[in-house]
Amino acid sequence: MREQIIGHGTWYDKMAVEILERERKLDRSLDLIRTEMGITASGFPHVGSLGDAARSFAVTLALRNQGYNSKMIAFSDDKDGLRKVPAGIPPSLKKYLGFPVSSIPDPYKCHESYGRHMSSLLLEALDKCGIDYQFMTGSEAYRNGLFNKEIETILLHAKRVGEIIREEVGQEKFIEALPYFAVCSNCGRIYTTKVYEFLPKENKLLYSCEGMEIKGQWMEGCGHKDEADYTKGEGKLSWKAGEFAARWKVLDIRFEPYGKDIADSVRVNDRICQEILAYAPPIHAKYELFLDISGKRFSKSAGRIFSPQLWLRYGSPQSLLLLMLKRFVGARSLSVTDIPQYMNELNELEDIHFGRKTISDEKERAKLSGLYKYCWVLKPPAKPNIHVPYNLLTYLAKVAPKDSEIDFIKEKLEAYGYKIERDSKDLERRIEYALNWAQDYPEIKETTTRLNTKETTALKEFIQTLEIEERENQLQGAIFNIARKHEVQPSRFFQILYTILLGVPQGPRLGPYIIAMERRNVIKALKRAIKKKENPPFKIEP
RNA sequence: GGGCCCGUAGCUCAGCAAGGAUAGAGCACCGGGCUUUUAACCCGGGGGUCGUGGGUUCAAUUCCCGCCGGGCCCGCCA
Repeated sequence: MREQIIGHGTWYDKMAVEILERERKLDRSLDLIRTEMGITASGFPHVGSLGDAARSFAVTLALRNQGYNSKMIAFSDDKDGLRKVPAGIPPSLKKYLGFPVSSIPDPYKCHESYGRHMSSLLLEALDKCGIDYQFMTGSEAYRNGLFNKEIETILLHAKRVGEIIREEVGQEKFIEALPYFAVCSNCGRIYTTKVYEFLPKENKLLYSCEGMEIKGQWMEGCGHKDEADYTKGEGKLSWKAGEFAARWKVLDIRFEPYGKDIADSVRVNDRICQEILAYAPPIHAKYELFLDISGKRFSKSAGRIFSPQLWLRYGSPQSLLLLMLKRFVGARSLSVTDIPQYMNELNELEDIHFGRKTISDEKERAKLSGLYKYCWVLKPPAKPNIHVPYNLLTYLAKVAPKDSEIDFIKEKLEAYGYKIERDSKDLERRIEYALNWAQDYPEIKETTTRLNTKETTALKEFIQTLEIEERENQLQGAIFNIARKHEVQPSRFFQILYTILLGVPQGPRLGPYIIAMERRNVIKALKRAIKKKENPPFKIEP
């Protein structure tokens, strides 16, 4: 009854088998099995954008693992028009609304176009994760005439395409309209044009730049009338009405995952692909979108971008892949504060992979070990790394004295009994993540450090002690004595000191810490706190 | 109007897509250890009708159907 474990025991291995079975049934060549992922080039990539790549690539890896040649194509939709200037981009870009993002200059001036800038942000993250891909762009593909035949077929069967769309999603528009957007030769916009006639013998489309409503806003056209040659990339297919289908056929794509927001378009394109282009569309896998912590969909333009880069500031590439690969179904709420959890979970998977932690069910063990391997793009390290809980590292990072953070943390870890390798690059990277975390997320819960008279007096006396006492143990003892002398609970007094010095009500043993911080710095901080005692001295963020 | 997701410990969630043993974790709580207090760390403990009603099965948190509650996506473009 129990089947054999397939590949590494994960969903991706099973998907690979399904693909192979289907392709055999379709009698197609298995020499090269392509998967695809799409890159949005019209805005900043969000962590979720990486999910498409991670999942598609995991299937590619699974196929390779089963002995087949497989490649992933990363296709940038840079022929799409700019619909909205994202937050964080100079508003001067407004003049390019409606332009293909590949023909808008890069506002950061480091790439050949706005679209290339955006897509490169995602590619950079893919590279860090060890994902390999073949990069293609819509603008080049159209310019090189890659889709010529398919554009023609779709336009010749535009009526049928329109009917499919109506049947699938109830939209009537394409019964009349041709599914092609021409770039206006006068004003440069792509969404303002309406194609009203197709001249197949000349490979041309006649259009007029009339304007269009995008996201509730009317985008005015320039009124220009002209003809567009679709073999020269003077426009593009409508995404929904066959662009995917054309791509799948031309690039011979066998697998492509998609987010549920484009589910309708994928369904329509599957039919166009099969019925109009006579090509069996790729197998799909639908995944849910990430939600932000409030339960709303992450918005790419709302200015609260949770980018892959942000994740990689606090967590390893492997932890990012874990986020993407551990579960395929289900919407997940996501917040930066989840990163430590994924870092810890990766430690646990590593323990399972290296047999340090036993899992009784072999299938389960294989699956978790497999997940670990996929997080390492099937190139896992030869031996496990040191596992320090992330929260311990952030705690140490928070209290580490400036300029000697890494040494301080290593010393503390040794004192806590961790057998660390002093020159471990992996450990240093983990410490870097934690330091970034500690710097950006102070987790200040205590805002009321308002001091009463007794507490202020005690604090002043402690400052005097600090000026003369340089032995850590004596300082430690002095805290108690001074607190009791002024009828302040020692625990309360410690709390005050921690809040002032660290922003949190607890911390490391104070005596040694004060010495490490240098007494004069501590004195300054305490004096400032006394001055500011009327107001809560610490902000709450974030 | 069409489609999807979620509901598991006080809280946040994992486990479900290859059904299988006493259902797990973190936080919180209680007790202990270590530390010249706090914190951290370690050990132990309590705590769950797996939303609900059916079905399939030797076996359901897991698969199927209904219902209740919360939320999302699509219905213009992409």
